Amino acid sequence: MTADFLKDLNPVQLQAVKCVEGPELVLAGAGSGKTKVLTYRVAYLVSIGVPLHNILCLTFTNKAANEMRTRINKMLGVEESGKRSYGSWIGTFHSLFGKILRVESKRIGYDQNFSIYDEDDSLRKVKEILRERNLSEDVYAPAAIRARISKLKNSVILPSQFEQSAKSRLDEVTADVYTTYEDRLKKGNAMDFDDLLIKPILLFNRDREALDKYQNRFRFLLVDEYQDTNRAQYVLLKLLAEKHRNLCVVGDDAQSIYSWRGAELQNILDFQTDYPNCKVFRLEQNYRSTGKILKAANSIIVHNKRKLDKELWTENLDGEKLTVIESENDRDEGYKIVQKIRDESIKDKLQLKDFVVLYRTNYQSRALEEAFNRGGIPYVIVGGLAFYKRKEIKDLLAYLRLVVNPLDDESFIRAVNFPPRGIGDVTIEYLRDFAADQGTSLFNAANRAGEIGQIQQRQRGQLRLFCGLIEKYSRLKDGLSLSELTRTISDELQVIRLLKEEGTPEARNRIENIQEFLVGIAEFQSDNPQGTLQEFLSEVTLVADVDRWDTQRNAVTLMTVHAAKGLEFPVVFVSGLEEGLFPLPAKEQDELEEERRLFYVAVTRAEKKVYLSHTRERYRFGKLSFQTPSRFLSEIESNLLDRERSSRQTAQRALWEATGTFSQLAPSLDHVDGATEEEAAKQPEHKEGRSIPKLKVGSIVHHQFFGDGKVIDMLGKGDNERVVVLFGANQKKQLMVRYANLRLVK
DNA sequence: TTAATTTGCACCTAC
DNA sequence: TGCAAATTAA
Repeated sequence: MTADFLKDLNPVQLQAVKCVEGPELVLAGAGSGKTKVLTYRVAYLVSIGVPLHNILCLTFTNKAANEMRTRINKMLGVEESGKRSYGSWIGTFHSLFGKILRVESKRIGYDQNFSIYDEDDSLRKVKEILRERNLSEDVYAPAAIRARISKLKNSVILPSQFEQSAKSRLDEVTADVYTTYEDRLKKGNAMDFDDLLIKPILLFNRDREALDKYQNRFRFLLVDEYQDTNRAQYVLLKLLAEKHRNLCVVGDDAQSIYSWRGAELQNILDFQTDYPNCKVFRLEQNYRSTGKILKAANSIIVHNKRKLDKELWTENLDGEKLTVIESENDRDEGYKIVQKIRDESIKDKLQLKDFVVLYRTNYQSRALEEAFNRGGIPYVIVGGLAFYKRKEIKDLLAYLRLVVNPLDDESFIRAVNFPPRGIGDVTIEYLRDFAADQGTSLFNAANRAGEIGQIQQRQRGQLRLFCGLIEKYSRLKDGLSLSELTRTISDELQVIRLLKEEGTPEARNRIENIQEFLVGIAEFQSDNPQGTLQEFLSEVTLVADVDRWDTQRNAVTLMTVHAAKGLEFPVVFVSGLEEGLFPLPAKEQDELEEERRLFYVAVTRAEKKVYLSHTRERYRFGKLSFQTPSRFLSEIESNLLDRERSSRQTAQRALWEATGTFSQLAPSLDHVDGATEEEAAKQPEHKEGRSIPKLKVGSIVHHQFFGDGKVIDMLGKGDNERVVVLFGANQKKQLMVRYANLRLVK
């Protein structure tokens, strides 16, 4: 193939792409074509004869990975036959090393079907251990201990090492809990997120042969967002790159915003000393933002001390000044943002998806959401409570996890009393004692409940039924497809019927979530015909909410600044720019500098226009508190700012208040919290929205997985519209029209 | 054992 | 304010 695609690179980008051998550091400012360099570099490597499977490309989110995979496939002219066929070499650290661990599990004493614990699961384990030791949760906050353990693991400090360096009583307790925690996870054939990074290190250190294999396989390493790597990721890269030394990292120290989960800014600051003969390229030309936005961003970041030298410039037009909006309170802030979006979308012919509203903390989304509902502007919230963390979904997942890995005690505890079977804390405690005594799992203990004297007859019966159920599903799992199995479980547990009986809005919401979950499984299956249950479970645990974000939908996006990293929008609103909120209270200089980088990230998302919003008063902890403008606002050169003062209540706003109260009574607005993308946009789709077929009872439709079927019933309306479709002889499915991607056949 | 009620705390982000 | 844990009643 020819490499004439290289002509759309600027000189520095071109050099960075064509530098093939040896370590390479690409310092890429915001909007300077970082992703472009990475994708073009992969394409270039392939064009000079490097086989794709010799390239490993690591990103921080699945979204970034998918985007790059698509772009690269396109450049290489690779057909996208089944999303994954050419994609095994690109992904997040966690997912790729998770896959390697599945293959190599035996070498580190794990079974191939290990469970992956999320933070909630780990936290439960930590609590369990503290309780066993009679340690007060008031003195030893479980969440703090869990965070410390996670930090230790991210820093590649093993329990034995930490034990020796323990200085305080808290250290001793942490060391003790850490040791037991590791032991429990191993016994339960489970790993937490951090294990997915630290276990490969242990494997490679211990097993030369394994390291050799992967060093040879991944002869070219590319890493995105290098400034956000932690110690474990750093060590992992060092090990893999040792032999061929072809490590190319791309990042921007000014955008390092994850120190709280162990990211070490030092990694990127030290790259040149770690790899002395490395080539360094600086991408300083910005293609995204207007001149004024860029000047403002630069004037913010100069206030930081700890950084590499770099100043972004652009050939783009100067553009408009940044507008500072002052509001009376958080409600007023929402109102003003909604008004601005209305005006601008008409005036500048912008679509709703061109706007994003950013905030520092998730709770701020509530007030904004209310404003969007009242204003009738479709919106999408990204983040918040991730889909797969919702109770009803985790409960169902617990069954699947237990079927795959019967040693998984956390999943046992979840599943055994869902729906309620009269198995409570007391019975669990008896099972725990027995299991500990026999050195076995809770599931095994439950199977032998007859041998445990303290357990009541009634509970024994229930446990027997439960174990029978799990065993039945284990037998069924090879005969049924993934979605059939899940549907069988959810049908037999009668979860939907039980929720229907509850009849509350929350219950209805849960039913919808469960239905969406079932559709999600069907989609996974059609994307991955060979995909196993265990692969589905890993994927589910490792997706972020941004990954599920549908960028095609024509709605305003609401998200945290963290979630917005790597994204761009024509118009950006940064809300809540007040002391104590953005920046959040910082104890140390480093923390304040990270808040400033976060603000820098927020501003540099914008292409054309930035609004910076702050309020005089805001509800915090349920009561009104006085707010002062963020120091960051005064750090921006004042000739770049326009200020819009808070004005007294206008007639227009009074009308808004009145209609707002009124429309709150309307049934379509009766949901309050926990809203995310699937329930958020209450308005009909605008012109650009995904085309949704007009269905009626009797229509023949095609589903990519289930095939052709006949619509026999329709429920709900708007975004909640669902259809019951009869596929084949008697396979009835209820699908959400918005997600099922049905094609109207007749 | 569970459901109902009160209390207590958080508003720090996410693979 | 809004949720989760703790406490009490049934």
